[in-house]
Amino acid sequence: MNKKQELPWDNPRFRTWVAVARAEKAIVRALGKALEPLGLKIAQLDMLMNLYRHPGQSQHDLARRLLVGRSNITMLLPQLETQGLVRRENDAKDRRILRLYLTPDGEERLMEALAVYTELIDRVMAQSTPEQCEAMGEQMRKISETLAQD
Amino acid sequence: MNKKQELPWDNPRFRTWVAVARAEKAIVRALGKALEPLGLKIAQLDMLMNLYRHPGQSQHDLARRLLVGRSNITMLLPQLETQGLVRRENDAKDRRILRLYLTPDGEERLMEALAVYTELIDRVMAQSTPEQCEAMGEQMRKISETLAQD
DNA sequence: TGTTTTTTGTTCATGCTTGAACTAACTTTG
DNA sequence: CAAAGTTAGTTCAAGCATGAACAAAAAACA
Repeated sequence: MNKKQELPWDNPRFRTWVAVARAEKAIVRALGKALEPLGLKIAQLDMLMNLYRHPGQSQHDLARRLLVGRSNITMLLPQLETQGLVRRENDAKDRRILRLYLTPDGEERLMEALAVYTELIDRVMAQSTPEQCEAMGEQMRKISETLAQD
Repeated sequence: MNKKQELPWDNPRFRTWVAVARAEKAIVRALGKALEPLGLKIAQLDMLMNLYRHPGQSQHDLARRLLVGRSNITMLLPQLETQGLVRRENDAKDRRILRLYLTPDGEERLMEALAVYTELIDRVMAQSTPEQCEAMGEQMRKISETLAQD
């Protein structure tokens, strides 16, 4: 056993993680700024994206997919509803469930935002080849899997 | 020009970004839980790490290194000070500046936390070879550089 | 020297996220 | 059918991060 443990800044994996965290933070910042003119926050865009792919899902499902608490959905939905981007509909069978749908306006706004989003991502990742990107994505998914077993 | 723009879920770079964001979130969650027994939050640990590597730096410098606002430092420092982990000292030349130092207790707690931290990072990245890790870190640093030019 | 300008740290109001407690509605089980 | 348990969504208080406005100190400049 070492008297002085190995310090993390000498650990390649740790240094990689620091780089990941910093890049993620930078992208989130840049994306937030880029979405401002569209009147959307990142969390709102995440919701719109999910509703586009899974129309009619419940708030509970949405929360699970976004990895946030259910109360978060409750707090954020009214913002999208008053902007007329999302519609809530009672389920016929189960009166507890509210099913969520994108309105035509919501879909339109989503497409505008996605153009901004992908432009940014393409730009910041332009230095990596598609193969490098793919490899990176694969490693990241492995990490998520490792942590999925709480 | 396409009638319907390319949707991001078909874009390899975008899918990679989603994987990065999800993995980052998962790690942050896991790390938060892992640090709980030590009585430290992630933001606090980040501060301790920075103070270990740059003793005597000002709050302004610390904020810049951590990529947070100066007010954030002001709000979080008292928690570390009352725990006796950090010491604030007036600068002799410039009376505006408060220089920050780790106390012996702070250093000890930092080492405990780093053990937990590196154990977690090593575990979740165990599936990737050192070469893959290094390549990923390099790509991430390029992204940060790209965005550093605000 | 005296007057701006800049810099450091703090305060404050705002917004986001969380988790616990709660209500209403559905399901299971006896 | 009734009681107990589970699930969906809401409310609320707390913690954290942010940016704007501010006070004090230092630097720049005339």
